[in-house]
Amino acid sequence: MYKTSAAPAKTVHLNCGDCPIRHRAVCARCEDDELRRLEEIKYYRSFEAGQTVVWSGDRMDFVASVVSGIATLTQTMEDGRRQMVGLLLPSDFVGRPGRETAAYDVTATSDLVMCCFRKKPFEDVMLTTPHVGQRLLEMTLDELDAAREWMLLLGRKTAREKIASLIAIIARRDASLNNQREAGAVVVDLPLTREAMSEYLGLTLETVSRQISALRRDGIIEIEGKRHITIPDFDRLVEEAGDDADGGFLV
Amino acid sequence: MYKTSAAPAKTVHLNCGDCPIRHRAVCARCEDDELRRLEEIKYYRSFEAGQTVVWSGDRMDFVASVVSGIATLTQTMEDGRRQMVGLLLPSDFVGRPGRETAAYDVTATSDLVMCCFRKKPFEDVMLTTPHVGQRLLEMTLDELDAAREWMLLLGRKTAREKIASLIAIIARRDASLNNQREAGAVVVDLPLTREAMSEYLGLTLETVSRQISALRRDGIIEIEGKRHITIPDFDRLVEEAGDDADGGFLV
DNA sequence: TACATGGTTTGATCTATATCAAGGCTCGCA
DNA sequence: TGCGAGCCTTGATATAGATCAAACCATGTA
Repeated sequence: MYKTSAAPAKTVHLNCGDCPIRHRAVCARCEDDELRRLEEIKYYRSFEAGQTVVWSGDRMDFVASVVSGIATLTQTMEDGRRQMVGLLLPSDFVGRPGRETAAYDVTATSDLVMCCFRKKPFEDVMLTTPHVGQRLLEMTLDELDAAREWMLLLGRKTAREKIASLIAIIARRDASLNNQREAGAVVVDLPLTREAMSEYLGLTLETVSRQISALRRDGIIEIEGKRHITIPDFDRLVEEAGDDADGGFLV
Repeated sequence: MYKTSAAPAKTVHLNCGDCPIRHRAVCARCEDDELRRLEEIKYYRSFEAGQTVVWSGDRMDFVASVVSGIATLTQTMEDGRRQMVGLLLPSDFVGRPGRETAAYDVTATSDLVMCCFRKKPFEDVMLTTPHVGQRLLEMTLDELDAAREWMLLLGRKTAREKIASLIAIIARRDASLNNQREAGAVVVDLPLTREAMSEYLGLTLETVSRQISALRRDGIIEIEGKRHITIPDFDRLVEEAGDDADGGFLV
């Protein structure tokens, strides 16, 4: 049972031509007739910021791709400690063919629109159109790489490095979507609260706040309001992140 | 270039009937003629404990499955901090179709035999036999789940919980292979040095040692020598691990 | 206009784990 | 039989980040 009610589906991106599904997800290389089969089984759901899409352990009878907004996957321990294990930006994919129940809480962090496919028919499409499975394998391998990057961050980076890493990660994803820049500087709007950042990074929210302040004091970032960040020198930020230089370059 | 020399291939498991490949990896559901195609392109390599299989960034022109022994994937930061991001036990798979170079250091932690497939022909097999791709997708999704479990461990668990978790993880994998038990107690031989454990857990080796001693003092585990561990009450260990109860049960 | 709320910042203090340092055990080898 | 190399344990101390606590700020609302 879903513990949230689905908001009525908006009709944005109803044409798969605009839909991120086409760009990254399941039908990147599909022929038109394959696309048509996906068209037939897809539908949209939207959620308000803060709503839960599925609870861990609940039945999840669809797979989906994020159209707009942000969602997170998190794990919770019995005593309430929480760790984010997935951050879903537009074009990212959730759900596992062949699994009945959700393994993680899926939460809309902002207003969210997802393009869903009922699982059973989706699996049928996968069986008959190898492209879809191939694309899904590629995407899953990418996610696995990202998860391993994330493990390095969680296991070995300092709080300051963690924050710098997160800002760099979001800036890179953001840039590839929107390409917001101003006179060489990179501009990002953090799509996460301090608390969500702390769940991403395995820190407390106080530490997140302090380290953001520290990066600002040191001139690595500039902040307007709470969320709007300017990065005057992206390479400097990457240095602070402790990253092995070219771990996914910007621009 | 490989910085290690390959040991001459042993002829164990030359028949795919015995090979873990058949059990878990690429040909679980393959027809005989598909199996034959894999047979033709497979070869074995062995490594001594401590040898590096591939260095991160080096060319890697094969994918492989572990036949016997243990290998690890690790990431290293410029200043030498290391984080393990993959632990490969028999039947696990390494390598990414469609990628030229290794993303991580792959190291033999014990004497190791791998069943390798040259990448190009393997990719050809994948294109023509959907079973192989499907199986690989399943395995990759399993690995992604494991990585996310690991992220919770790295981000939120205490040192004691981390150690308990690792012992439980190894015991479960081990049990499914060997089923070593003595009068209800579970028996494991740790396949890792304290240092390797610390790289798995995001701790120092001193903390690993101290926490193992603490678990012994508290009667959660019994130790003979350095590596041989008896777990009198597995449920108690799982409690110490802070795991959400049934996260993959033993037996 | 006051006042409650949610997200955020900052300060003071505490503590789990890292760091530095020494010594122990085991095995192979001279 | 002694010695060195790896691996492991234990102790003393330092510190990064957690925890506890207070206050700030913007927004919505009574």
